[in-house]
Amino acid sequence: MLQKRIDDQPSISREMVREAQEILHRHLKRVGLKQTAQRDTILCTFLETRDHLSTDELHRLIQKKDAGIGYTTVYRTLKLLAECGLASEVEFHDGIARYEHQYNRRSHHHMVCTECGSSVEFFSREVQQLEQEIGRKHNYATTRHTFQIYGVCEDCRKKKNGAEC
Amino acid sequence: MLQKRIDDQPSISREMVREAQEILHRHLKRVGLKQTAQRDTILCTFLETRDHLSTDELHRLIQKKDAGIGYTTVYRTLKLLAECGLASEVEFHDGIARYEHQYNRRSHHHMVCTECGSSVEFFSREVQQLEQEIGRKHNYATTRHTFQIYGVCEDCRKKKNGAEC
DNA sequence: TCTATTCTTGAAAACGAATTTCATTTTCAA
DNA sequence: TTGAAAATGAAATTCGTTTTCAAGAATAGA
Repeated sequence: MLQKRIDDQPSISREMVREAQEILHRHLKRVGLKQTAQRDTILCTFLETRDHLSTDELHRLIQKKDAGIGYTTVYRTLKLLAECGLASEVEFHDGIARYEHQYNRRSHHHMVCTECGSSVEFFSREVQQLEQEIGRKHNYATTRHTFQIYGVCEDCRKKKNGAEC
Repeated sequence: MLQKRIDDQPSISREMVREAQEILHRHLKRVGLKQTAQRDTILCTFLETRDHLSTDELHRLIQKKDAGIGYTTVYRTLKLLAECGLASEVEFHDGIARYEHQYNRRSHHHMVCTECGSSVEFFSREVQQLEQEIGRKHNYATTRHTFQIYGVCEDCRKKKNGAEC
């Protein structure tokens, strides 16, 4: 599936991985959990990705590195990563939970093609401001927001038109 | 669950119900389906509501009017209503599909309290414009968007602070 | 180092909402 | 009125998510 990404970094550096690992380890210590090889493997594999992965997709990737790591562990580790801010859930409203790593990337949103499922990322300062503004107005302490645009991409429109002629 | 709504109309009028019914009937004819008492009952009950209802919640309401109408029929009718624009899905990301009727109401968005689940509606012209703008920029024919803000409402913050002291 | 305690793991089971199946009933056009 | 097509609703199925549980590590204290 095509996924256009605009990156602040061409690829994740070794230092970033180390830094992320430290964040995870600190978080584990804080909540009284243990540091394990599986958790590190999952974090590293996750950081190497560039997409919006479902638990299942990440599990498949990890299986290539270490076939012994089970789905449940990936599932649980993704939750841990989300807890300490290393992963964040992306919601495409197709009933599947997806995660992406926010490492060194600006906050962004997605526009999803409802035909082929491909997505484009975009940035919008306005949306961030809107969250603040609306929250203040109604006395909510806002924590986050979701914003997705749905439509049909250029390729799919071309294919459709071709089929109809 | 508290749900603050800003309405264009104090309540749905008889004419509106009739109009909605006509829209449904026309839609049924168009797609070769039949008009039934159940579908009319479901539509009417749905129009009387003022909230964001799950299939289950609407089913319960309908049971009070006609205990013979099953969950499946409500489920299927809601899909029909969505097809002809009488209902639209609201996504609060809690794994439950909710619908609201858009009858005579301006396009709006929701801010949801992550503690108690209550919601506030708000309007924002900017978000509509943003959909157009971003679509044009990346050559998507946009059809819709979702935008929700999550946070903690005033009441829940008060309760929380009280508990901690 | 040994040991007790706690946490981790992953397979399997449970869960829950959405969706489909199917036998029966109802609608509607001829 | 009648028969083909659609509707109905209870039950079953699906499918991603989440929990359970028994066995296997990690860690702190003796």
